[in-house]
Amino acid sequence: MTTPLVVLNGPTASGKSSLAIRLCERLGSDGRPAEIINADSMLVYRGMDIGTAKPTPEERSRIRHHLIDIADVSWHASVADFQQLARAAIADCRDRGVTPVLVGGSALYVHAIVDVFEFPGTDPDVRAGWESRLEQIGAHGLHAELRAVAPEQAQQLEPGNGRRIVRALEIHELTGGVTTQLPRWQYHLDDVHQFGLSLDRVELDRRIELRVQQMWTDGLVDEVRQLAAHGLREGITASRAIGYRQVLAFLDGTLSEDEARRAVAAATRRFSRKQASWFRRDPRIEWLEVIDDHRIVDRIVDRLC
RNA sequence: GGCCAGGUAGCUCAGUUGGUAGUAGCGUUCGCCUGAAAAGUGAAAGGUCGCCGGUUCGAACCCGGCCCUGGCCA
Repeated sequence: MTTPLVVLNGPTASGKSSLAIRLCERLGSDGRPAEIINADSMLVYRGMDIGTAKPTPEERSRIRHHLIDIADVSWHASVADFQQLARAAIADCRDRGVTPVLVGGSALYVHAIVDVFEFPGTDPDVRAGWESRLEQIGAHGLHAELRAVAPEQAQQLEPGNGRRIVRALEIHELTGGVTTQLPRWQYHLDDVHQFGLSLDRVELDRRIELRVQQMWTDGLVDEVRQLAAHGLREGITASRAIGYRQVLAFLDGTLSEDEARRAVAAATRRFSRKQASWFRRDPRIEWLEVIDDHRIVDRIVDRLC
């Protein structure tokens, strides 16, 4: 008798985290509350607290959270690693009769965890080779090279998209094959129930603005300064996180503090649009309008029974 | 009140010896993307060129008047 897997998605600042905690408290059985599996790419990094709006220690003492604070900022997170870790955490919950609640805004991560989704492998040297090639000849040149060995693959990728072209060439060199297309919606895990939080854009933008200001008063700049002393700049993923990238630019003198703050808000807004466009492609998500958290929790609990 | 600069896309601006505007940047919208995904990438929409009149075959551009903004002088 396995427990259901509840998935809770939605854009930043939609209130996923706090709602998830209430939900876990309601979903408990035999005195064991449900547990949260993080599906946000940046929450894995230790020390990145303010800028990621990480659940507080108090919240984390109420409900157990998996996959938060598991890595140093210098670690290069990747979807494939995350898929394994998250699936293991879900299995662990289920073995103990606990309901796992997968919460996050990284749609690709969720997709990779929940669905049939296989990665062809990677090799740092091969990758590095193509990356330096990219620097030499540029994305369009590299696209032409891809076209020569794998025309159908090249057609799928925009010629300016250097990053994806590098990856395609890496896979081709390693396997002789090509990247498969993004898989269809086909569950790899059992008994999955997906929910999404939806929110009026004007309201979402307002929340984002408030959240960014709050981050500043909470000391985001100091947080970034400290992390910079511990290798944040070398963390290829972590240094690109919204909030951190812009504050680093401020610390380097590229932006004024005010410019940095506004850039963070703008980037967050853009990001929320992107999240929405990812999630709305998934037809299995049941959307719940954010009006009253209690009602949403009730609704989800109803659905599971 | 006088002088100067300026009023062109939501914002910042480019523009042509006059031929009904720009591959512009940012923003917006919509896509694409399997080991960086809070990343990377593509496309589209959007303008009575401050207002009124004049010159001209033709005015965003030249002329006159008016309105508005900023600066300097009084």
